[in-house]
Amino acid sequence: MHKDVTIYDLARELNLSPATISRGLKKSDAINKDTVSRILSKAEEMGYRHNNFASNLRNKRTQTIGIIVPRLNSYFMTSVLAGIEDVASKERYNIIISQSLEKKELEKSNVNTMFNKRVDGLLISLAYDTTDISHLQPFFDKHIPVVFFDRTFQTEESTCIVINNRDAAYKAVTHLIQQGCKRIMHLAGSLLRDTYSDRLKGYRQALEDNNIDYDDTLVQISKLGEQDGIDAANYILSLNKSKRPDAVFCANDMSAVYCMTRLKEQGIKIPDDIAFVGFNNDAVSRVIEPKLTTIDYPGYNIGEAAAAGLLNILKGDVTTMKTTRLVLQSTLLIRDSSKRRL
Amino acid sequence: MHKDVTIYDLARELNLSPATISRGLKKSDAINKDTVSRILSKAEEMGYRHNNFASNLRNKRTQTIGIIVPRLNSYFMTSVLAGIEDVASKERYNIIISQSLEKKELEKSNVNTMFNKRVDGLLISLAYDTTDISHLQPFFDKHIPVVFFDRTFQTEESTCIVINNRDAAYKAVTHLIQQGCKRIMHLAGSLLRDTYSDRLKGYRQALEDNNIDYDDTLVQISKLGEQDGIDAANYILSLNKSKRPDAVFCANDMSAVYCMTRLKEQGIKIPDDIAFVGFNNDAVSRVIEPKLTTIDYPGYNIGEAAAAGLLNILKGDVTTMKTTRLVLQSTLLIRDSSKRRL
DNA sequence: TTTAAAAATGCAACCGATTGCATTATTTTT
DNA sequence: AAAAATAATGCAATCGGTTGCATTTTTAAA
Repeated sequence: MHKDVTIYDLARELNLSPATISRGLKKSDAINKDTVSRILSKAEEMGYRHNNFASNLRNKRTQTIGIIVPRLNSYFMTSVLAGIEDVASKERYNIIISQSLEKKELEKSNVNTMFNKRVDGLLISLAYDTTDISHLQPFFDKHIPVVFFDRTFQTEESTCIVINNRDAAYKAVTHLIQQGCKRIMHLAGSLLRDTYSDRLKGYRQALEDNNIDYDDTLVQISKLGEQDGIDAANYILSLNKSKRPDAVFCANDMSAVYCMTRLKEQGIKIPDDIAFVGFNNDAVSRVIEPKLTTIDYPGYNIGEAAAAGLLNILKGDVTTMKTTRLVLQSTLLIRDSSKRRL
Repeated sequence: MHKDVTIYDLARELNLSPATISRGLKKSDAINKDTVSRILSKAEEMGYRHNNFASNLRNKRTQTIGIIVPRLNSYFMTSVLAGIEDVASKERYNIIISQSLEKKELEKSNVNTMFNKRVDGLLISLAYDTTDISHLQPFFDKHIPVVFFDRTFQTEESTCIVINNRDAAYKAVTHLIQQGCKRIMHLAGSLLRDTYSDRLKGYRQALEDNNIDYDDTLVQISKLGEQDGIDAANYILSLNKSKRPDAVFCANDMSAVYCMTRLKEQGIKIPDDIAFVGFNNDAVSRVIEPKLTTIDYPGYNIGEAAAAGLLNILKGDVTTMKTTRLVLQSTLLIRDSSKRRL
């Protein structure tokens, strides 16, 4: 390996001090413009590259923000990342990403890694089964800002960026009711996550406002995976016909789609026998037949807002430092899976 | 912000030298076992954390490998990442990830960032339109190892991890022929990528081996996105019935699925009028109706192999340093979209 | 021409962990 | 008990960029 070119090498070549080189490379206006350009072109010529370690060591800042998400494999998450990346890179921040794969333990270890890498701030969407945020305590102790998005946790210490899960669910269920549905099932996610418990609340509220009794045999809590969708379908099929739901509101698209597929195999007509509404507007929602009515979730905006919130705190905007909960709007996309021929 | 605890603080507290602390923290056996445990417990007590910058600065190594991929939003990529992560973390390497979003320019800038962050090695799957690898020259110049996976580029300097794209395509097309198909269309990706040009080769070989003439009006090159699938369907519909293909082999699942959907809307029966085979085994392939026959691509293994290859080089295993091309096997998953009732 | 003010550059001490070599403490051998 | 061998620890330089303050150079004002 060739040895790297340092500011000392540049200094020697140009008969300047390392201090001047350092300032020149950053175009400090304490340095003569002419000198600056001489420095820059020499740096180019010699193949100088900035050494982040030395600089981080000195500055005690890394210009890096950490991101921890449950999984990267959804359109939603990719959009969020794009939003974060855009905002962060404009401010010359780098990002490092890790996945918890929905596992609390892995999340903990990722949080630790981020801490040791000394990210300047952390953006996190919690794993499915995370019950507390004690693993984030080191961040809080050192006043390293943490911003939660999507899957949040109520805390005094941090900003949260979420969508109006409750309203969205309310709209979805109200829509089903308007289509004439009376027995609406709900496939819910872990109620540990506000994301899901809020959707359940919206569901219940919509029922109540339409004078439909809440029936807890119609609410199934699961991980909302492929198999969970199939299980839900089997459960429905196991019910006496008079007890069967005439609509299902699912807390994500994946479970909705697999549930539909199974039901269709068994001869159930959608939406006529059972109408469906999902959540997320994943690619699969446009592939299933009939196309799935779902909630479009503004991933990109969430990413932007989360990153912007974090950067504000980093820039010392202390006023936003206190607990903030930013709620973005989402919209109901009505497709064929819920359109009853009334 | 509280100041961080350093080895100097520990040294003072324990009446030892920083050198001893440093060695003790790494459980060097030059240090008395007793002393080691005193150091470790004191470190724990005082909330010491290792400062990577100082250590990287000194060692000129980051224990970090960079990963650049086109997109993270597929099951395939997520599996690859999981494979990489497993192997890397066993060897105490950290990873940083970035997406090129299929854009050459973004890829370049990501490569640069990785270079400046001084990753010890790079794993990369090229963007759709990357035509050369001059942007990797800095890595080659400094002898920082680069391993390509999936979307590779023929080069003397690096290892490649791929699947047998040609064989896989050959198997897929042969399967269609066995189902009685005679006019098989191929939706191909950019031929700049071996991944796709090899699939085309396999397609042609299978035709040739079965005495079917190659017809270039049946090969469409695109970005294989949603719209491209729809466009392909429209193209098929625009053909005179006698000229229409009776099967389509798509280089990915997404385009296959959208193509099928459009055709179905227009009353084409699948697989009877037109059979379909995709590539990747994405979630959508199991959701579309009929379920899509596709190639299952061992993402996790590719990730493992890529990471292992890179780490070997980093460990100075010079024998693997020379060009290596590791080809993993993939399998054809036969589902309903290609099953003709013969 | 002096003097004051402004601009440009340099000095040197950091930041915190690492490591070759030297030194001191402890055991073992003779 | 002295000498030799081994174990344990310390010294001090190093990695490369940053920055408060001092110094030098240039420009403007008196």
